[in-house]
Amino acid sequence: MEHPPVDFEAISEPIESRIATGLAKIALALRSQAWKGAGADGLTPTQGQALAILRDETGGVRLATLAQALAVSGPTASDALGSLIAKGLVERRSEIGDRRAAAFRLTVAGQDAAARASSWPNFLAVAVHSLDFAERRALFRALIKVIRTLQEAGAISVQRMCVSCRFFQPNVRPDDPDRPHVCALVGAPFGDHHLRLDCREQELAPVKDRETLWRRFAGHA
Amino acid sequence: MEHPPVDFEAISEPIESRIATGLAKIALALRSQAWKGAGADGLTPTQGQALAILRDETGGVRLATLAQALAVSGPTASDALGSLIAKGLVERRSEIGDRRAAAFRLTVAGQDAAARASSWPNFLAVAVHSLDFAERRALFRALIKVIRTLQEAGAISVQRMCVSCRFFQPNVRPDDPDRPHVCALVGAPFGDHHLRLDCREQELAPVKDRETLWRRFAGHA
DNA sequence: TTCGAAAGATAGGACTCCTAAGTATTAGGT
DNA sequence: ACCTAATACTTAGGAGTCCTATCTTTCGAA
Repeated sequence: MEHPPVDFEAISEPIESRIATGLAKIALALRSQAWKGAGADGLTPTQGQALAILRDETGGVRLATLAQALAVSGPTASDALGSLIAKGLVERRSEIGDRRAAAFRLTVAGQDAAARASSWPNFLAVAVHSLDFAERRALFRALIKVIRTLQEAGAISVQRMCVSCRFFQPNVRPDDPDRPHVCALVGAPFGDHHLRLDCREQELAPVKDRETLWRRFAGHA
Repeated sequence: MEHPPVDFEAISEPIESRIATGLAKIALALRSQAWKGAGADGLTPTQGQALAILRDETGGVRLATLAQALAVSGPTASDALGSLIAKGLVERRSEIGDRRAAAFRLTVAGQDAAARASSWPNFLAVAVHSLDFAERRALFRALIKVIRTLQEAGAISVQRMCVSCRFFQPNVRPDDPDRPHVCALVGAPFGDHHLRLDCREQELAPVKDRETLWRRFAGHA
C-alpha cells in the first residue's frame, strides 16, 4: 500500500446527499429524453406532460388542477394549453354552472398525441429491468416513502396515492406476506408492488388517520 | 364483499412503469423546487446547475463539457453562460495553446452563488431521512444500477462513477460484507454506500473490462 | 345591490432550447 | 508552405417556458 490508509466513512458525503444526486441525475435524463421524444411530435416536454395528464382524466380538467399537477403557475399552464389548442390537440369548453370555469379536454387528434407522449418515460422502465425483482420492490417502496414525505412537506402537490387513501388498510393480513394490504373499496388484498401512485378512485383520508395509516404501513419492513 | 373479487396482479401496471412514474414525480418536484430556490438568487434552474458544475471543477470548464453535463446543446449552454457572465458570476478565459477554446470559471461572487445553488437538492436528502438505513442503502444501490444502465444505453452522458472506473475492484473482500470493494487508487476498502456517482479521480475502464467489472459488482446481492 | 373572492386570460420580460449558419483556429495531407 | 477539414464556439431566429403583476368576468355573501 503506497498510499496512506483512507477512511471512506470519514471523507464521503452522507448517503442521503448521494441519493439526492442520483435522483437529480435521473431527473436530468428524464428532461433530455423528454425533449427528444416530444420534439418528434413538435411538442415540448411541458406540453407532452399536459397531454398525459389530460389523458388520465375522464371529464374535462380545470386550469388550476392542471397547473398544480404540472407544478407550475396558472399563466404557464394557460400558455401551454394555448399552444395545444392552437395545434388542435386540446379543446376548451365552458363548464356548466360556472361560466368563469373552463374544462379542457383532448380532441381526437390529441388522444393520439397523448398516447405517444405518455410513453416517453418508458426508457426508464426499460432501465429498471437491470434490477432483479427484490430490488424493484425495494426501490418502489422507497420511492413511495420519499414521495409521500415530499407531499407531506408540501414540496410536491398532493398525489392520489394508496398510502393516503381512506380505503387503504395496510398490513391487515400478516399471514400473507405477499399481499398484506387490503383495498376496502374493491375488497381485495394486495402487496407493496401493487401500490398506486395515482389512483383514480383514491379518496384522501382525514389528516389524523393519515398519520396512523402511515405508521401501520411503514412500521413493517 | 359487495364487489366482485379483484385481482391486482391482472389489472396493475407493471412495477417498472410504476417506478418510472415515481421517478418522474420526483423529477417534477426537483424542477419546481429548483425554480423556488434559484429564483431567490435571481437565477434559473439551468444557471444554478451550471454554477454547481463549475464549482466541482478545479480548472476551467470547456463549453462542450458543460453542455454535456447539463444534457443540452452547445448554444443553450452558451446562452446560460452568457447570462452568468453578464451577472458577474462567471468569467471566460482563453485557454493557453488553443485560441478557439474557452475556459469558464467562477468569479468570487460566483463561488458564493454556486454554494447556494448546489444546496437546493437538499430537500430531497431530507426526505430520504424517512427511510431506515437498510432502505437507504438499497435505494442507493438501485439508483446506481439504473444510472449505469442509462449511461450504457446512451440516455445519459457518461458519469464518473466507481462502477465504470479502472481502479474499482468489486467484491474482492468477501469476508467483510460491509466493505467488500477496494479502490485501487487509494488502496482502501469500502462498501456500496460509499460508491461515488461523480468522483474527480475516476478513470474510465476499457469497454470490455467494464462489462466484467459490472458483472462482478452486480452479481452479488 | 354591491363588494370581495375566485377562475382564467393577458402583458411584459428574462431565459431555455432547438436547428442552422457563421467565424476563427488548428490539424492533416500534399 | 498551402489548402482543406474538422473543431470550438458564437450568432441568429423562433417557439415556448416560466415568472409576477394586472386585468376581466362571474359568483357568492352581506
